[in-house]
Amino acid sequence: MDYNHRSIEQKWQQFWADHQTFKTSESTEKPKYYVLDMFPYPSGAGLHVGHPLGYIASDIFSRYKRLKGFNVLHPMGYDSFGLPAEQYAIQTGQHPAITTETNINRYREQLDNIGFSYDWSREVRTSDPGYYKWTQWIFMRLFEAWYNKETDQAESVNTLIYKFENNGSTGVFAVSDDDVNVFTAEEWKAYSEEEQQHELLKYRLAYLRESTVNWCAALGTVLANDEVINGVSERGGYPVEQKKMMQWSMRITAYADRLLKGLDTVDWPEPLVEMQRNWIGKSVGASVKFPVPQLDTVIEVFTTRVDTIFGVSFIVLAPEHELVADLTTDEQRAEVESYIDKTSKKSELDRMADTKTVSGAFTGSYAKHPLTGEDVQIWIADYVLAGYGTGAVMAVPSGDQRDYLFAKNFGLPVIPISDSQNIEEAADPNKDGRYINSDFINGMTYAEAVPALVERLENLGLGKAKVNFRMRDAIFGRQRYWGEPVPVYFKDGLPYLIKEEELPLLLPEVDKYLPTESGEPPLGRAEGWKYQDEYEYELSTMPGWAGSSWYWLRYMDPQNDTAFASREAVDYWKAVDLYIGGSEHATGHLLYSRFWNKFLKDLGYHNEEEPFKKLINQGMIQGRSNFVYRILDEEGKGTNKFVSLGLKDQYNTIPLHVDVNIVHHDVLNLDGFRKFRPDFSDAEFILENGKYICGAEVEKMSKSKFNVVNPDDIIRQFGADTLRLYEMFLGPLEQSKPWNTNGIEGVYKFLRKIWRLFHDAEGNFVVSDEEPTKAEYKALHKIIKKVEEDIERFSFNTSVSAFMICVNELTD
RNA sequence: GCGGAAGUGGCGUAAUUGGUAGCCGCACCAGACUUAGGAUCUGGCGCCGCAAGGCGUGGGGGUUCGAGUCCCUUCUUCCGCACCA
Repeated sequence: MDYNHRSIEQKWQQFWADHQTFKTSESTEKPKYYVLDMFPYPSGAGLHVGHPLGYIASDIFSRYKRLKGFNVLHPMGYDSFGLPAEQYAIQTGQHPAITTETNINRYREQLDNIGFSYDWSREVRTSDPGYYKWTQWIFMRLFEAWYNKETDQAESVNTLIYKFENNGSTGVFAVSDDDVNVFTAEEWKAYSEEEQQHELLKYRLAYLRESTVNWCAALGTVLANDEVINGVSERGGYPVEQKKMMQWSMRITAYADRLLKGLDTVDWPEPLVEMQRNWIGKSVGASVKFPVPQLDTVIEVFTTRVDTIFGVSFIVLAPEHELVADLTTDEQRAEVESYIDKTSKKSELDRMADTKTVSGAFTGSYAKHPLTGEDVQIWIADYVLAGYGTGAVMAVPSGDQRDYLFAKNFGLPVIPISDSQNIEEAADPNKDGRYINSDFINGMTYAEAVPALVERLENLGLGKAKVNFRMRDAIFGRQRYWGEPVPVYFKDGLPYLIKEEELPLLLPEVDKYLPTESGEPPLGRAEGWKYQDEYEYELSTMPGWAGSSWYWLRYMDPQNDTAFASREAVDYWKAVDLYIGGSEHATGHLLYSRFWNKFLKDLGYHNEEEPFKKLINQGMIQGRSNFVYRILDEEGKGTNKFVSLGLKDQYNTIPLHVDVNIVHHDVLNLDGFRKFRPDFSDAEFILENGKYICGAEVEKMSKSKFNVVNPDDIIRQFGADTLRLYEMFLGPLEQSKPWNTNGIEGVYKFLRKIWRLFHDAEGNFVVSDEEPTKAEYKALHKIIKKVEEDIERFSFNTSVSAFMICVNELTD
């Protein structure tokens, strides 16, 4: 008898299931602790050995916290709406719900094998109507809310309507579209229902507006910016074009400041915090208007250096700027159009590679400098981005290097504006000196000049202090089937919410999962799907991140049918104490979740400003591919011979991926190879030292590279405890590293050694009642201290090593 | 270009506070046992050198009694952002 991982693990997993060992309740005197994993999308490929890395760490921590006397909430669920299931449905006609169910069952089986201590009675699935009822409910709250800047929080639109009815639009400080109307209370009351609703839409946190979207014709859907990579869709790599469309959006920009401030209060990895800061991209400056008399309009620019305004020698617009066509004079038209044409053909990659080339075109028109009244040339250039700020900049060649190069290249004036500037060779952006050539700010310092200028501009009505954010509102609609229906119908072209008691608005059946012939989303195919048999429902569905933006709250009270979670549950569990997941969600899920969390707090549904107190990014586990080297003949054709790694340079060879599961310590199992590739069943091998040595390379873990290692296989051979221990032993949790099954024996041997410490030769459990020796006590307490310290600082790898040393000492 | 992380034996790594660099594991080498095995146990294992000894944490410089750790500089790799006005 020896260490039998199979019977041990089966026994205890059964015991946990029978006794509901990990079921959690709120009725306890113990302090609470909430440990959360980022729930997976149940893909058809199942789990590979990289997926559970973070789950193992969080499971260890959960068990540790329970032993420390905490009431630990440690749940798991599935982010089960998503494109792959829909793609599969399009290809096979299989309903995505069925595929999803199958995949979830497979995931569950694999997760169970690993022996996690989840409270499965709290499982959630975002595609479950009982769950998405509340996703829709939150959407309704967002639709019915506006952001009041005075109170710095979201409020019901009723408070806004009240203001409109009593004082009109004066005194309303809201985060909203810039083109809101100005009206009195009387005017408001005189508005038609349609006009009122139209105006309110400009304030709602979930709102409809025409936006330029990333339209992917091949997928028949709109993609978020973060789902488009180098001009093609992240999934599938299909081309993506810019298209104007009525779209649901989320006014996340209302929360920009609070999202930024909150980052100082959370215990998150610094790189992640930095990424969110960059994404939000706050810059403090001023907006300045340059009048264009001949068009009776103004060009608005945003600048962080309003102090340099007297150094402005020209204005640059993005080629896509809406005024470009009107500004272009007939003489310049050909040049401008050809430049726009050239820009639009440039791929993002080209623009990246081309940061040094200066290019642009003069529109032929002039704007008036707001303070000097002088004429300023208006140019277009692709270094100005349509999507940032106003899509226009005031160019100050003496203070900005890109403007400097542009001016030198096109022979435009460079005006020094400070007595401390050196602009012989390059622009000098320093703020240290005193201003020159700058009218009424001459002689002032930077600190004196900025308020003086802002005041002057405000008095002229040509500028104001402004904070600009890089972050834009999030587009919320998707032209897809497999997502939450938006609980909205249309009457006279305006959106209205369905009644709360009509939730959930169930996803209707359709004959096909493709867009309709007229280009409507798949929901347009649902027969007789009309609100009160009369009004069109919204046909787009919610994006993937909708369901995942509040799921940690649902775990607190997952079966509740009258609220997303009961007040008691929410007040008890509060926020997630430890959240473990990948850093790829830095600017998606983690930002949207913080947004929804703050919103629900504003409406008084809970008291937590931040949802995730502490966060850890586990590293990604890459694959380690193995290669065999096929010898080529003189014509470069593959032969039937394969040469071992060390001898391959003597031949002309081509590397072929070989299944890592038939390679052991880089030595190829020849019989295994013949079975793996029956087409090479009569292959010949040139060996070194009697072995065929494979080459190895680190790549993404994927089926096509034959480097996928399935946890089930490892567990069958070595057991879940070995797998868990080995994943932790592999290196620091946060670090990315390739999976390499070589070395797992060391961990397995260690577990066997422990087992043998407490079992006799027949396999009977034997412990003695003898008083332990001093040395034994010392080893015991040393390891208790060490393991505790290591777990507290998430240094699991050193913890495993320490345990091995301890056991070595005891067996010596 | 900007921001971040990281470079330590053949490999994964350790060194928690500036204090014996390389713990633990893999691989490898030698030995024991032997029903010859991809089992188990014992010992060795940074590099050069027979040794004494010397060198050694990407390179160069510095602070310090003392540097893998701190500072400057430089190179490389990975991640994030993309001309941010």
